[in-house]
Amino acid sequence: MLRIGDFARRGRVSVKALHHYEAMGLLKPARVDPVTGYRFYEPSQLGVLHRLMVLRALGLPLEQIRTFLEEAPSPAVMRALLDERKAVLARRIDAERAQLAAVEARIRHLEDAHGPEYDVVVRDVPAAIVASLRRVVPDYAAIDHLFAEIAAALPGTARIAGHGAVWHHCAPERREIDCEAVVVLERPTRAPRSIKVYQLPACRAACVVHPSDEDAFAPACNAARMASSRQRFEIGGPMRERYFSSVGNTRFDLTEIQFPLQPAPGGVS
Amino acid sequence: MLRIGDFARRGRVSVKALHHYEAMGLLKPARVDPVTGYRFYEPSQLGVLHRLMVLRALGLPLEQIRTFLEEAPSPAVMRALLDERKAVLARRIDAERAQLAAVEARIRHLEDAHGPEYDVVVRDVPAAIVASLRRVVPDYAAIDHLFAEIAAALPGTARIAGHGAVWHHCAPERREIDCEAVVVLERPTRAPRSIKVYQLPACRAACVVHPSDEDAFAPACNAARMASSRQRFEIGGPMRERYFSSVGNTRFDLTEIQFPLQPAPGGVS
DNA sequence: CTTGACTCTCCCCTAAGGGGAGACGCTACC
DNA sequence: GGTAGCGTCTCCCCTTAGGGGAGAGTCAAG
Repeated sequence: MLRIGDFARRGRVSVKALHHYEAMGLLKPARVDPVTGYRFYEPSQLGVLHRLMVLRALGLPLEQIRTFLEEAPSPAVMRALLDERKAVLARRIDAERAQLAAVEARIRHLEDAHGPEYDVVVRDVPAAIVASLRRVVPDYAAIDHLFAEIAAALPGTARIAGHGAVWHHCAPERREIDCEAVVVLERPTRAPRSIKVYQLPACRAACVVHPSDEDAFAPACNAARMASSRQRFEIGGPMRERYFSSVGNTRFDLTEIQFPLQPAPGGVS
Repeated sequence: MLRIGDFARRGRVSVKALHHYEAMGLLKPARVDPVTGYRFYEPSQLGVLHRLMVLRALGLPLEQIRTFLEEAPSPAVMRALLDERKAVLARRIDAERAQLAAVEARIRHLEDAHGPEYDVVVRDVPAAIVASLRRVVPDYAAIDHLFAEIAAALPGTARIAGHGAVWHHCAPERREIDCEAVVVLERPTRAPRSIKVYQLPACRAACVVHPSDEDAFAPACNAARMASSRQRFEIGGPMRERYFSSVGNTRFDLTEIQFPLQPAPGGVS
């Protein structure tokens, strides 16, 4: 029989956390003194705490962990939960990596009087649920109308995680730009027929972030192309963009360009 | 003069968010009708909203963004804030990547009746503030006492972000294991002389996660060594471990092994 | 005048606990 | 027996960036 402080020290966890786990029904003390309210734990309960900590270290929410602890779920259920957790983590890492690239681009932008360099990074862009609208428009500024249309069509309950675009075919001189505005959603949502909600597939891509002015676009593009050919990749799909911030006309302040890649035979794993 | 809904649509932001920004003093409406309380915005305020969204897209907290908006900070201050943000992001990405590896290891563990494979991934492990205790101990189980000593010595205000170890020299047959137990801290803290608080340097490392039983350790180690030599890296420092969950004796359930690397001349960037 | 869309303020909610206040319990020491 | 110093109890508020909703008032069109 251990008092809560000793139990917490042995389990390398805080007393507050134990209180919290009890309140959530995850780990009840073996005995509670009815007079003083003191909690007492059996050393054997360290095992339960152990499993709890393992699952928490995977980032699972406590609500789910409770189902793991009270009734051992079937491997299939467990597998499903872990797969979902994996997908969430992959998306979050991708978003944070892009954000990191944006911060770095900002830092370079801050101290470059002498012309920017672009950091091209090859990474796996995970799949994403998007609401999209594809159309052939006469000029680049027109993509803003597509965003406006999507925004007007989405229900108020839609959770928007970001904005981007897929450039299918660009012939600005002929005023034919086949582009697709995509609004990244946190989860699927209903939308009118005009808006296509689907899963934009994952891909490996050469990514580079640049400040969104016209002068920066071309060199950033070239940098990405050169870097991917240097690493013996081949471009395997239409260019995508991801916009950081999304207000004003088309004046997004930071843009990430993504060139989907097909690994060449000699590619590095 | 736009009503809040129109302003929100143009800025691709929710009405609730605009309310929130006003409450935090970030973006006040140009005029508020004293009778009805209706907010009215000038189209020119889209520029301010724009800057706000850009900074928010970098993940900066709104409190900091306020200082950016009301008095344009010196480039040095801005640089410092961005550098800090970059460091935080790098640490978080690293932690989540390790967590992802742990989830994947779990999934493999779940469905492998036929012997595990190990995914070795080379990545940059960022620097971390740690409280450490290094000692030559006679057996592996003794590292647990080191953790207990650190836990007893740290003040209650210390924020613990994880547990790990650095294995400086292992000669178990001579009962001489030179190991260092490290408790990763979210921020520096005071500690008695016996505990060393310092910054464990960043490194590029070959990382692999395995279920923490004795059988899994050796093959995981070998997989990491082989993968790093295959990619023409050389091991450049003592092996580190990171423990997921940390209760019980030395029975941690998932462990990540990290071999610090020195890039060989032919290494891939 | 009515209807529907818009807007207001106010309140509660998020995940996993941290921090603290005020009161009480336990043990050691004088 | 008294008391000093911890340890523990419950209760309440706090963290991010807003989301959801209730109930009431406002605006423009038919």
